[in-house]
Amino acid sequence: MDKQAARRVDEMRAALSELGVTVTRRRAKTLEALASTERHPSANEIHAEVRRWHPSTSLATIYNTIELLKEAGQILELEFSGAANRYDGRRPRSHPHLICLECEAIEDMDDDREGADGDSLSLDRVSDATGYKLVRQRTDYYGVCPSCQAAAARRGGGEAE
Amino acid sequence: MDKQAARRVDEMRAALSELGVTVTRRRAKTLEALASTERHPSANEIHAEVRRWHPSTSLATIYNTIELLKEAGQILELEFSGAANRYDGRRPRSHPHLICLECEAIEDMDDDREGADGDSLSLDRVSDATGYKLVRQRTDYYGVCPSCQAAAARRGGGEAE
DNA sequence: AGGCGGATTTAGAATGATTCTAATTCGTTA
DNA sequence: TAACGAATTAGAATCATTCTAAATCCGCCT
Repeated sequence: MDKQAARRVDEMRAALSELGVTVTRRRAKTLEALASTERHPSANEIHAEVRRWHPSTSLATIYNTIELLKEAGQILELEFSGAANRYDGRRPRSHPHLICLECEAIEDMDDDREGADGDSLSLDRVSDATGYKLVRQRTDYYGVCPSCQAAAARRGGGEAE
Repeated sequence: MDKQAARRVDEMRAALSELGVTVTRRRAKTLEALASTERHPSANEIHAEVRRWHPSTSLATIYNTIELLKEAGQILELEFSGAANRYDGRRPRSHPHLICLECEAIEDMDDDREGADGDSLSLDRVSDATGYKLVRQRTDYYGVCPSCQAAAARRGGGEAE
């Protein structure tokens, strides 16, 4: 676990303690799993990771911890209806993602790649314009990632249309 | 059905015919249900509406028609994991929505309320910046709508905190 | 009018992620 | 060590969506 991940784990721990829940060993491992990947894991993937250390851990515990993290505002949940939800524990504030429709990879998009889109300034602006009391936003771009494009080109060669 | 809805139904019909599928009476009613509401209905709600005319219609037919509309690029699907998906048949191009966390209302946001966000220009820009071949985007703002805020104020009166 | 064939539709089963439940285990404190 | 509340577990329940196999419809041809 690199230094940044460790810092994130500490933040999450603190936020959970703030809520009055104890950070058990299982929960700690869940936080680590979330903090040390860029891959936006599903509940199942987190479960698999935690099981490496605590093999008897049940999936319900993972969902339970995710729920607590949501209450603490320490995790971003990306909902999908046909597939499992995916989680971002590294950057809990709303920010845009790039989603590959072929390999299902999810990548964070740098905020600076397109103005201040995705941050709370814009949230305030929209709140003012609409009268909604907004708490978060979701911005995702769907398409085919460069690596899947390359794979397709390799397979398809140079077909016409 | 107002004139705008009728125009939308025609567009959808044309797009489906283009795909080579026949627009049966059930499907036509499904298109109408989609075109004549701002409410972003779920599959179930569309089903209920279609049933008023063809009471034996099964839910599978609704899902089937939705699938065809997706292939034709004539419908926007808003996915949720804990609740039913919601559909926008009036404006099939990606555009931002306002989602109330209390009453679950979904409102279209005017494109002009905040720059060109949500339109294909931005999609092109992001494609260029990231190397993804993007086909659509999702931008949603989550919060409490004005009417639920008012209801809460009425209930809560003037409580401190 | 009768019949054929492919598309459409149906009812119900299957799927799969998530949530719920009731019982067990764990950690802490007295 | 006993006891309490929190955490955890396994498995059942839920619910939207998809799948399946059988029935039905519809246009077309004769």
